[in-house]
Amino acid sequence: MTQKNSKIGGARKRKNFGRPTISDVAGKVGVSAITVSRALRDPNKVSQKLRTRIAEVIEEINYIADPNAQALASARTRIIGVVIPSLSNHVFSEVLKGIYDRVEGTDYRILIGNSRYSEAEEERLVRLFIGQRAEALIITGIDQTQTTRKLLEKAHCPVVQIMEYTTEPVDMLVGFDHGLAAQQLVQHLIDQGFQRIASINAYMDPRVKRRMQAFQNRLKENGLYDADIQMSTDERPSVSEGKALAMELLKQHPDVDAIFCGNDDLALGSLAAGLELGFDVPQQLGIAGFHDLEFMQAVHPSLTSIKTFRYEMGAQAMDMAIDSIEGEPVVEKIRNIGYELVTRDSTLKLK
Amino acid sequence: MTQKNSKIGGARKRKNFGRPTISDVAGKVGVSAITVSRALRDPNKVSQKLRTRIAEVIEEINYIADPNAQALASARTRIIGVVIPSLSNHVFSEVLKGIYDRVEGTDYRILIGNSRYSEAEEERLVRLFIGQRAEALIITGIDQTQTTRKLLEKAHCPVVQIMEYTTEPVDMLVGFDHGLAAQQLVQHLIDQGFQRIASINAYMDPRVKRRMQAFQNRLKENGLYDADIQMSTDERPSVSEGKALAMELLKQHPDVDAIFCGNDDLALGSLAAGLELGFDVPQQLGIAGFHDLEFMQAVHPSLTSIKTFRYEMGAQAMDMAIDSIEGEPVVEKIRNIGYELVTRDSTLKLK
DNA sequence: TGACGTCATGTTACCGCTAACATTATGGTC
DNA sequence: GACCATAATGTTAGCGGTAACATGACGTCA
Repeated sequence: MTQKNSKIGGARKRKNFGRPTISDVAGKVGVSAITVSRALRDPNKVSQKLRTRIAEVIEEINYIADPNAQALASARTRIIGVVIPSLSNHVFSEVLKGIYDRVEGTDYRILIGNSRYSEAEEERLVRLFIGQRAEALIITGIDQTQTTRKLLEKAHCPVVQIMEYTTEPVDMLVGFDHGLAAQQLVQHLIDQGFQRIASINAYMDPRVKRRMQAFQNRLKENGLYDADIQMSTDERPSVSEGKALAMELLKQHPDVDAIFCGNDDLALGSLAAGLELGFDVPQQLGIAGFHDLEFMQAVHPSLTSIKTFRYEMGAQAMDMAIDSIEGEPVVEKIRNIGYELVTRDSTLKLK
Repeated sequence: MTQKNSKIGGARKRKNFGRPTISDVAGKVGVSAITVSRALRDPNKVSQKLRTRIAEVIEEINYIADPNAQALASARTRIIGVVIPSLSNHVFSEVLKGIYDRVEGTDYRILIGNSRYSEAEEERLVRLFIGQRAEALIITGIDQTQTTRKLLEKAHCPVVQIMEYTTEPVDMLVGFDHGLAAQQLVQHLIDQGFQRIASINAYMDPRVKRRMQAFQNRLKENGLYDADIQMSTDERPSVSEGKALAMELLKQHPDVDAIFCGNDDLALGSLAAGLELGFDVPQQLGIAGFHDLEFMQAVHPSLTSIKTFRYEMGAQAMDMAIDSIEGEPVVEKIRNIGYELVTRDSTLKLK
């Protein structure tokens, strides 16, 4: 019996709130601590008989390993750090859901960091997670600062960037090309005969910026670009914000015949504004959003959007991270997960 | 110089990836490790001169303390466990936002557990977090299993239940009375002259159940209850689900003149259904939701709801947890944070 | 039958940090 | 100037695990 704990030695008491330790299990079974440790982590190195007995005792005294001690001794923290720019944006809730679903059943722990769209905060979080010895990092986007990127490169752990596409990620990536998606949507609007195509945006994160850049380029190529009908604010995008912007836009420019919204919330707001002002959607006013949140198909009229695979990106990122940590080969380290144009009533003017 | 690390001793190599440890700092400054430790945790126990020097060296060699080692040595994990039933429901995203906002600037770490509305999973998560030596637990609702409740009571750490109200929480609580809120909403509908009041629900968590119970009781008291027009499914609530249910309801019972929806998503779907079927909202059909998500005010017509304080509940729960951990007195351990009836176009039939 | 590989288990040291006790300056008091 | 409180720093011994090496029992095969 190793008996480091209990009140033997009495001299210095240290807080061990009576929680059973691995030595308690070992003592009760009559083996050494390491055998219990092996039975838990590497069962086939321990005889069947002992394994059973150890399992019984663990159950009996309700032993649970201390992750901190494990981390310290094995240099494996089993922490995976996740950096996202927003907790309230539905898009990221779904990413998180994918992440958490895939972590279930493993003994990894997720630490979330909310950068609130701040590069400085993002950098701080990356430092923090690296300091906490995270075994992998999942981070949103590809627009980290130079310093952050260096930190990530030197982190000696798998890094998965998500939500965007590039051929040169820090390490691994699962995302899609926002510019391409936006282009395809604009083309659809043009094909449907819309001519005065406006845009509405609130605070533009790097992904929205890429979409808008592509949107404007495509309009210019078609001689349809008019800077006067591109509206935006620095507020966070929301339905109310979308409604307010659309109201203003439509009052000042009643000839606008379509609005490309930076995201779906803005699109829903624009729809409300259009209806309130008596526009016929889509005959007089086309409306499109981005991401295809669940409500887009259900509202009346239903709203056109680009469907993106948020859940999948989270889930795949987690798979890649875990595989990579565990030395499994990661088949595609750079994944373009694509998107899908979903045309609905709000832009289907022809027929 | 204590020098336990480095390749002195050479015999057994153990992984220390060259990360600076507290001894490295101590060695460089010429003091013992404990002094550095004090300088970091209890600065006024160390002379000004040393403090400065230590800070310099830490900066210079980029030392970051290992939280695992700290946790092990001090028996303080600085982990706060949070159990919520859903990651995709906007209501809980906002709770999380409150939680994360308040944890910023402290060195606590959040571990999230998603119970997916399963009591068994909830129990598992509570066990897990207790096993991980969480210093406080925040848990949604008051309907834990007997076992879970016992676990929480014996957890020897602050426990904050959120989202609901009771005078007998496990420990602390911040929430509101769902029944009362529902009653007030029904009364409003009655006051507005609605007579055939239906309800629509998808999967009902304990909080929705309480609301519906109160809703039905109030209808009965007024002789307005009709079981035939109470619809529900076991699907997750969503806008589409709300629309589908409302479509069915309104087709089968065209005389329904108001719908109380289990939440706002269902309300938005009901609105879409009503509009699609040509109902005048609110003159022919009143619609109300619950929680007052941001879009409720912006859609057309705007939707009546009960405003709840999700962010605040998260933030206050975190404050209570941290204060409690740190031995600060928690002023109100049981907080009724209230709610607010927000009447809008969708139910304002009179004038 | 003895050298040797293999399987099952044990011993020892140490992961990086901090609690508790110990010791050594520092300074004020009468 | 001896005495003592207090501040500043150090020594020691773990926290609860696991890596690395060590050992013993057993079967195998020349």
